Amino acid sequence: MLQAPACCAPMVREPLSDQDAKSLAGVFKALSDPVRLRLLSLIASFEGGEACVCDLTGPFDVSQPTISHHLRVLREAGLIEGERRGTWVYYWVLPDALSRLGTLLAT
Amino acid sequence: MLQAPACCAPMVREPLSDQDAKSLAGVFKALSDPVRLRLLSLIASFEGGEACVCDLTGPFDVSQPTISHHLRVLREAGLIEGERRGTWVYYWVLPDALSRLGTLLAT
DNA sequence: CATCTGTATCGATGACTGTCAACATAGACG
DNA sequence: CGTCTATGTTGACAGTCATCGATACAGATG
Repeated sequence: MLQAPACCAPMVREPLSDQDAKSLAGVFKALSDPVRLRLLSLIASFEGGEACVCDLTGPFDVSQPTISHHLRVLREAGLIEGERRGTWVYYWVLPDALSRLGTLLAT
Repeated sequence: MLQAPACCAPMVREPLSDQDAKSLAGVFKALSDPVRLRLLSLIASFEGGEACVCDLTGPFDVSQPTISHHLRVLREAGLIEGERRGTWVYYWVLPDALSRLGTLLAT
């Protein structure tokens, strides 16, 4: 369920299409939770730009399944990607997704 | 219930504080609905940068109370402002709020 | 004042979401 | 194979949200 590109031009320039609004809203919904925002920020701030789940469960007051759930939401929104390497699963941020949002919000 | 500034530095640089994450999540939640995104975009695209509610109810398939509700959410998130002028109520986008978000998402 | 139009609020309802405990799966290592 | 650790999935539950119809409020106009 990868989110659409949520395209290009600043949304204050011309009215968003219905489809763009819908896919964009999906991405913003993924960003609308404090835990997910901190996860995203934490992953991006890690050295090498990636972190394993074991690094991500400690800083939060929620259970490991909840972290796993939030990581899945971020992944399905196209904001992060992850893969298993041996014992651990690593996640990293997809910078293009963030910068596209930045462009869209630009005034 | 004006949202906090949701400050300054790109969130991929250093981990968000718990408080910043919470207030930021509130703003993104306001953006996480297709109708609200289109409202925001529509208001900003209007000539003069403002629109009265009567301009905003037509383009949507939802009732007038629902539009009113969404406008309130956007206003409480600090994304738009509005005032009554005689018969009609006009709303406009607060550009700083959007550009701050843009900065925060920058990579 | 009476009425009409534009906008906001209220109360209800169905859908969605964040969270957890319990369980399942995957790889490592003996 | 058996077991241990790391991570994901499932099912349930409480809280939140988008939406509507009904109603209230505000200003204009007769």
